[in-house]
Amino acid sequence: VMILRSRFLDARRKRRNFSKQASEILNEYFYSHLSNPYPSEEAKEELARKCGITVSQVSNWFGNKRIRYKKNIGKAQEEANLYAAKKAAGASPYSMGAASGTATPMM
Amino acid sequence: EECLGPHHLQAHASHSAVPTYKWMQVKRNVPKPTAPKLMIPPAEFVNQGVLGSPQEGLRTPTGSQMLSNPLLNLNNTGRTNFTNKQLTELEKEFHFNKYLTRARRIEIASALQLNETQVKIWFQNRRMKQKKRIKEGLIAAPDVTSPT
DNA sequence: TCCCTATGATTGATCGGCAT
DNA sequence: GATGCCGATCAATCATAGGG
Repeated sequence: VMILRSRFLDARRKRRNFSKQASEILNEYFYSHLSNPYPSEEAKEELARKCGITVSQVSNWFGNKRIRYKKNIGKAQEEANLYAAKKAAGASPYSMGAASGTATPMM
Repeated sequence: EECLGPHHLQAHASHSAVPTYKWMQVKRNVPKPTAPKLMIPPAEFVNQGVLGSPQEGLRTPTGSQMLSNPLLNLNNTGRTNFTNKQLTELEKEFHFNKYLTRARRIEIASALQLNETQVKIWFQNRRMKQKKRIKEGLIAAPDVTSPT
């Protein structure tokens, strides 16, 4: 009881979900770079600014996203197609080509 | 960046879309699944004295099951669950020295019943954590005795 | 309110690269 | 050639937020 993990120093307990808009920006980047979803330090800073979060949070987000995507490619693919469609439809209220120019997904 | 490096996008393109890229197949050599069911030899073998017995308060995360190795407190995945005692001592040492000498590392490892590698890795991770915190301005103490 | 899934953060350990 | 450190990442887990 007394030794119960020093759970009183974990920032995890005060977690807050990112805004819907921030998640949208991150997902758009992720799926538009699905061949290599590893943003550079500069790209992370750019995303952090646009999302209003810290670079570390961006790193955490991508780390979690990559692992969870792998753990369930089936479901993740649906989301991938969703974003692919959005992109094709030009429905991108957020994402702007500022991070790495016109980010080229693949060859 | 971009897609120039060794990122052979050897996509498996199945039906609709969303191919499988290299990063999706990356597998890491995760530690041993379960601890090597080791017997419990001489009981009182766990006490070098310097820092007391490390396995005092087991940090059982989900309060799952116990350990099987008297020296390594591993969980099912093979990842070591450091005890609060061990973490406390490591933090104390870190506060004193950010880097360990071979000799000191051996002392710590022995006293806390950890491998030299585990102690080494802990310090490396701890230094990175420190750097990250400073970067985010959550702490101060750059402490570089050499002003402008 | 209870239950279950989604998700951000933490952390022991691994990977590639570089220095000694 | 071996060993330590760094920076990034992985992988499992924790603890809470959110939806039904």
